Amino acid sequence: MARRNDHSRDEIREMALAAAEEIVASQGMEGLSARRVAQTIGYTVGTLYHVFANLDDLILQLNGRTLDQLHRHMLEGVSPKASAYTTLQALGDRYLQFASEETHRWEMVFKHRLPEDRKAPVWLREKVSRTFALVETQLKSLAPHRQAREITLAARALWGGVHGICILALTGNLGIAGVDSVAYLTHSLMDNYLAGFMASQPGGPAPGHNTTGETGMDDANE
Amino acid sequence: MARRNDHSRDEIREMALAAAEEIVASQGMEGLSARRVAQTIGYTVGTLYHVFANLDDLILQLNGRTLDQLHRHMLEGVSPKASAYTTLQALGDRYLQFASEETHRWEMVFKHRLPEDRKAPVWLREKVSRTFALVETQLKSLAPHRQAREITLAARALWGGVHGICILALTGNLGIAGVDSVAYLTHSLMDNYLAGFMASQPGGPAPGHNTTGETGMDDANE
DNA sequence: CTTGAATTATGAACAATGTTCAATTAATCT
DNA sequence: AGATTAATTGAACATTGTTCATAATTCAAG
Repeated sequence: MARRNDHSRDEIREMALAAAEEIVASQGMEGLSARRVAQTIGYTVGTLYHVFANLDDLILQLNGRTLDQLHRHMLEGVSPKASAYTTLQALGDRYLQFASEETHRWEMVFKHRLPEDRKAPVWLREKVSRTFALVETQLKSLAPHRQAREITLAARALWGGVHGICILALTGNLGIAGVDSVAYLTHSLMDNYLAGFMASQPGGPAPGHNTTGETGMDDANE
Repeated sequence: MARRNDHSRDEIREMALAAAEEIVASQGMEGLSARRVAQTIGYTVGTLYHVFANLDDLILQLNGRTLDQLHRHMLEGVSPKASAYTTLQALGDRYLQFASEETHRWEMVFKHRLPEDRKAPVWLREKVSRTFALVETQLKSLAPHRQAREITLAARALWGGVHGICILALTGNLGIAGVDSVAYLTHSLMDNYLAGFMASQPGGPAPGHNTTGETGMDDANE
């Protein structure tokens, strides 16, 4: 059978992504398989590979969607009326909330790796840095006299920290259960970090950094 | 062929773990397969399953080894002569160093998930909390008047933070490359956090927490 | 309305995965 | 030596991602 014309290519694409989204959300990325997605949308594997290059491609698209939702969700925590400090805390809370409510999909964003050589596409990285940008903006209005580079690095340190607490809590490696306790940890981290950040002298030494993000930390010494 | 008696069960176990260690170190956990390990040590899959319950079992053992090495590596950063503050920074540096040198194996510790219901064995969790304990000890001597619970939580917040920066840097999601820049971020996090931690009033509100670590954050609302 | 070309869906095929287990072989015991 | 016990094998099964010749269907032209 062919040319059913039940759905356009874009429609099939959309259906597949929606199906995969649902599968990952309920069973984690281990439950995701090409045949399962195909069967869910009423097509066969072949069709799926007609619309996506491969499973990695599909997963990248899915992660893009997740990052979009995360970004929207965090944007709702930004109010022009609130202080930068309050907003930063709200951003942390919303990140944690998303991670704990959409655990499986959020997890996949940071767990998925492409095969060795291939690197994540630019549009995906930009969706990640968009989130950092939210934090940067607030940090900037919190400490206007800091250099741009300091703000950038501070945002990464702070957000990496919140992310780490979420990851460890999620995997049960924090030895702590319950969103409340985890929220306390992120609050503690942000409170103390921001206190130190605002108290310390601006203009401290910051190493040169490249933003290409090509090699990660692979250039480690030996 | 059978009963070759070339190696005892324990020897085979050791050989398999060493082989798997090498495979993961060089190719990441995606390159790990039962047949490859078996072939490397000169046996067949069947023998492997006679010695390990399954691949997850083998991986858990491997992760245990990695955590042991990590712990040893961090212990070398603890000197009774150094101040608590210096020691904490050294611990952070050594964690980052291990993560960047033994990236694949370190990554597997936090990436591997058992199938849904099964939870990580206690002995593994203890190897993780041992690492937290190192930080706790230093934090305690840094802020002697803090309650034990506060120290525990602060250690987790701080260490989760360092871990998060490492993870994001590793996966290229920080938009920053090079160990030096990452080291700057962890320093920044620790400096500012500790400054805030030591300046703030002791005895602040801390929520009740359970240390069973059963459910992670799965009890999220909805 | 028929015919031919273009397109699209199929599902069989392939290699590799984790896992099981009857059969085989070698060491040990009686 | 013969029997028992234990270790090792490798074929088998289900499932995975991926490919591609084939079949089915639509569309356009005659």
